[in-house]
Amino acid sequence: MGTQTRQRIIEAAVRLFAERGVAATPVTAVEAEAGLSAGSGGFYRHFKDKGDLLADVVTAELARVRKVPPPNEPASSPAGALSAQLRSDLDFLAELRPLITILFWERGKMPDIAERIRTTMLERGIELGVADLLLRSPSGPVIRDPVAAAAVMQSAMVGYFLAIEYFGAAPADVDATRFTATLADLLTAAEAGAR
Amino acid sequence: MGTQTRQRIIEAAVRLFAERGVAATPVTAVEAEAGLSAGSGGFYRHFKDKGDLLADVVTAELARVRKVPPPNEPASSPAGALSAQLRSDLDFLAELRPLITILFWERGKMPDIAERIRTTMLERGIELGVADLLLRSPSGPVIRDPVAAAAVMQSAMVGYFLAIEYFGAAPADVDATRFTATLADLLTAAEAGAR
DNA sequence: GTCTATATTGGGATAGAC
DNA sequence: GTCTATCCCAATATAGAC
Repeated sequence: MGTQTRQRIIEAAVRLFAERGVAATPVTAVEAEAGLSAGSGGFYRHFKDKGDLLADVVTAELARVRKVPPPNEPASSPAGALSAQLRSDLDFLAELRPLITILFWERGKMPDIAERIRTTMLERGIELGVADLLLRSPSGPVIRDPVAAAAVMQSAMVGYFLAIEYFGAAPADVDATRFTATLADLLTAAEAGAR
Repeated sequence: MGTQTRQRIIEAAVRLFAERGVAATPVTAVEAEAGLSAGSGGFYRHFKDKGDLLADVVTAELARVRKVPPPNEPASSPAGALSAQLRSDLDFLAELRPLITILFWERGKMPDIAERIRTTMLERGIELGVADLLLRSPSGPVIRDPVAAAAVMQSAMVGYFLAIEYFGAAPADVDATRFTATLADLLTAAEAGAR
């Protein structure tokens, strides 16, 4: 039962930090959630302090998320490719949910961790550049303002994700598949219209 | 200097609550920001407790925001009308900024206040219904899935606003006018494409 | 109406028994 | 490795002088 307790504490902390925020989670609550006696300093045999725990929580979550395999399905149509890409991005955002939530709770207090999350998203290919390429391809610029369109796309994705996260329901109860399909539609239909 | 101190405290609290969150703002900090001596209970001559202050902060901000006049410019083209509408919505979101920020800090703790903000937005006409109407008009359903398109629109607006608020910069440094124009473009170009 | 001083609570963290 | 007991500090809130 050596490092296992430490592991249990980390898992407990991920849940509590994401749900209530780091500041609002007393160490005693983490102890209780991890099966230790609340108020005993048992926690401090495994971590130097709460900040130490938070660092490990972030590292562990990033490691877990990186193991999630990318979809990499073959593209049929341009619209279909974009739609599939968006759907996959949304799933990946869901995997990042605990980290994103913690980041929003601790807003501004952890710029370094925000950067590590951004890097992880980059590795996965979730980026403005990807959309930009898709919107420009296959033959020259086909949309009026590709960069702005990519910004719209990214804003829509993040906005949709956060609406579900913070308000509990998707806007107008449009589910993820319908949402990404429509977003892809709008981006590629505009492409056709501008031709 | 009777009620003026009370007013100063409210204004100080709006700033601090929006910037650091309610929980992370000690009463002593509010006193200091309001020109009182930090740590003196001077605050408590004006408010029963911190919760009392928060209620007044919300009420005062809602009252202020309601006084902001709506633009109500005449519509030229469908795309122009939508673009103007979106631009105005974004400005209104900016007015709501302190309240929205406080709401995000206190996530889940103030569902009643979330509802009051939603109502205020409704009065102003910022709603899915508005977009839905615009997307259907003038002659029957011209877009594949108008409800989902409206959800995309709303998500993009909120996502753009929050990106600026939380990351300090717009996605790809696309400014508000360019963003809303492109979003309106995409929505109306798709309209044309589906015809 | 604002100050100094203080009672009180909750949470972070440590000491030392077992 | 986990417990009981305890120290410390920050923050809420009050009492009473001025």
